[in-house]
Amino acid sequence: MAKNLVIVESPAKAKTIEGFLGKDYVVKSSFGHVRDLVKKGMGVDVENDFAPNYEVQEDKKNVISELKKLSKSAEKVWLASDEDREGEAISWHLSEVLDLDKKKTCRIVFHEITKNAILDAIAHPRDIDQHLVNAQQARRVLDRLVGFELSPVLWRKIKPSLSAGRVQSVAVRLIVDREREYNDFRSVSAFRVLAEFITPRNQSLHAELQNRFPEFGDAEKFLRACDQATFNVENLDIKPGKKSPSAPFTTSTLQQEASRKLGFSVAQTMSVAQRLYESGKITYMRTDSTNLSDLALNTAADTILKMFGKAYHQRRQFRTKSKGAQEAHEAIRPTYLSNPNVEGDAQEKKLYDLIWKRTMASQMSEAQLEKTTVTIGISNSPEKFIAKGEVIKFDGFLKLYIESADEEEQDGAEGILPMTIPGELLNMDHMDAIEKFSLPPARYTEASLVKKLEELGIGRPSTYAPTISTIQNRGYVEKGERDGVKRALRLISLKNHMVKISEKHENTGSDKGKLLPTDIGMVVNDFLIAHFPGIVDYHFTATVEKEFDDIAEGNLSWQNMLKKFYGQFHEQVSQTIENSDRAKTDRLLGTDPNSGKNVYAKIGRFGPMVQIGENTDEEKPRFSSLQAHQRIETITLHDAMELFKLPRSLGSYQQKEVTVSAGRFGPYVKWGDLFASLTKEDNPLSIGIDRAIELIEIKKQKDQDKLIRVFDGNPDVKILKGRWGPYLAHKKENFRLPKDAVVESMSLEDCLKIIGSNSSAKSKAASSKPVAKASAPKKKSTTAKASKGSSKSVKKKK
DNA sequence: CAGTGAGCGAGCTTCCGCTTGACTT
Repeated sequence: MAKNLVIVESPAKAKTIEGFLGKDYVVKSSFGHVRDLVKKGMGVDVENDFAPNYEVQEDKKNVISELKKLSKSAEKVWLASDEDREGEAISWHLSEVLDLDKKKTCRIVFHEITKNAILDAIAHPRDIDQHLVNAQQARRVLDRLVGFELSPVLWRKIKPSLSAGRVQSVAVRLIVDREREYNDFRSVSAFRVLAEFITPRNQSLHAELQNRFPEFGDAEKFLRACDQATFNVENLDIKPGKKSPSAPFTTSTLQQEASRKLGFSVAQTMSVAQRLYESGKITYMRTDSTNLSDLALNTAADTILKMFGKAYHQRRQFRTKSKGAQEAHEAIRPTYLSNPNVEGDAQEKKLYDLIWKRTMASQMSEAQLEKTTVTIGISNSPEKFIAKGEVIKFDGFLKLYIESADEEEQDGAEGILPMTIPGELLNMDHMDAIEKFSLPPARYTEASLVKKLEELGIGRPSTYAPTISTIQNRGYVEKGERDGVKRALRLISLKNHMVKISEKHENTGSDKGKLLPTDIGMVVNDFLIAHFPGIVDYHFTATVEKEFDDIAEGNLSWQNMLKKFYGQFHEQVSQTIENSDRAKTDRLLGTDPNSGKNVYAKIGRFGPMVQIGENTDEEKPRFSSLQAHQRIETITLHDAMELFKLPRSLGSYQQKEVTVSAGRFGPYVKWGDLFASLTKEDNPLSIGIDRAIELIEIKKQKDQDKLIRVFDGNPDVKILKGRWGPYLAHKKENFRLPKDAVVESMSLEDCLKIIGSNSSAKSKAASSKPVAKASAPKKKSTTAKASKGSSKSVKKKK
């Protein structure tokens, strides 16, 4: 039996460390937190100094029983969870749950996983820092109080199953606020003038006029005047410049760059990084630190020297800028910096390449630049043309890595300029004035939202990706799917003494992949702002973090901190439940020109819809649901009236009528009893019969492909092909087939037997509560399934 | 999968952070 038990948070880390320590040590993982507030109910005794009611999480029971066994027989237990608030709490919970003897328990920490660091940590053990633990308890309890008191208010005043929390509600607010800025934005246009000049040495020089003309007429007048003008080099300015590399990756910056450069979603980046971490290729991927270990700095230096030479190396240590960073880990970097690439699938290779280059570049020298600006004067006008060039004198880190920016506004300087001499004349080859529209504020992408959250100190490396899923799963936010529309640009060109006016087109307003608030997202957001402004304030987290720090330093008791917060918060909750009306979602759009009745946009039982007439009218109001991209806040009366043109009859196909309509799951065509969904590209208001028939035929084929077997005796029993292989369908219920079933040889009786023994109506009657399924181990109760599914993705709307 | 347009009833929903697998109708 091992003398020493070391407990860390992650199994991959445990494996590595075990290699460093001798056979006297066994290293195990706790798999993160092992104990949490009880799942059911508040789990906090508010009356009794906020006493938390903890329980071992269901999925950690096995872990705990193994650790218990090992710790009882070990001479010494080393708690080696991360050195931050959450890590300290994990150690404390472990010591409580495992009932560790204080005398044989040590708390150790290390920031890098190297043999020296581990041995050093073991040589300097300490006790658990109770202040830090208390800061975590305050954090945990506060989040529970906020989440579990606020959400029920939403159930009562808006609709059931909604949620609110310190992090998610602010994330939604950011997106709602930005969407409104976007909608309020009024684009203006101005004409930018671009010209190509020819130098006396017959080289071409591209330049842009410093000013832009808001008016078409002024632009045209200017071009006509330029036809008569001469141009000269008024000034030539050459300045040295430099560029420095960015810091190595943290979780947030990795997510941003992988999104920009590789097109990865935030969740995708994390899962690929996890695989690289587990196979030992990179360091831990959930970190807010930009630090590199000495070992890493040294190997980087060696590798750069070998690959590029001494001039390219510059040792650097970066300071972390992000708010509330806890720095329990290193930056994300390759484990072995001498490996420029690794084995793995395409995604792993690409992400590794990005991490390797970024890390290496961070240890390389600055790039030296030469920036050139040529000012060109016009004989008959005070306006100036400017040509900008940039030459790289020494590439430095740029040899490896260029960080990309969010907005690709490339007005910047580029390339080398031809030689010019101050005072000399230039020939104008041609000149264009192009209309340019100002851009609305950019909507958030997954990655830019993460960036913003990090700036505000909201959320942690381990929660960025889950937060983005949560706000989408709750239906507060959706990803845009629409291509933009074409917009005409006016263009005036001058060449060979001729002025020509023409039109160009650009694409604008695409929301593909952008985060857009839904109607319910906006309603919930406005409700929270109206009644709980403090909680959804952008700086709420930063403020409470300061107090958590005070607790961690022992200057504030965690119960007092909560008392102060909760008194006021709870009062607001009671007030709101008591006094506020249900959130109103109705918006009056105008009157229906046909009936003279009011037209409303509102959230109905099945989502956003428009309605003609009042609910109280004797004649039932007419309803129609909004299209996916339409919003209550912005839909016009005209667009609403268009929706009432559904259902539309398109004619008939094979003697059956074809109609198009919009249902709960989007627009569809109906033909007999067949329903076929429209694709994103189809518009139900304009779709024609030919396209409808195409969709019907596709759907017919699909249904046929799905059907594997039917039985003569009973048309209700079908074997269908699903995502996970064949399954049995009977009326509205589905059943899984036994593992060893051979579909071809099954009889109707076999199928009926499965249906009979698994039918939900029957099992429900037999046991209203999920009783232990001792009789049939294969059988899964529907309740067990539902709870499993909901923990992963809550998509159920029934 | 399903294609609709509500108010007598019974219990449920929900938070944030720390970690990996399990295994889907």
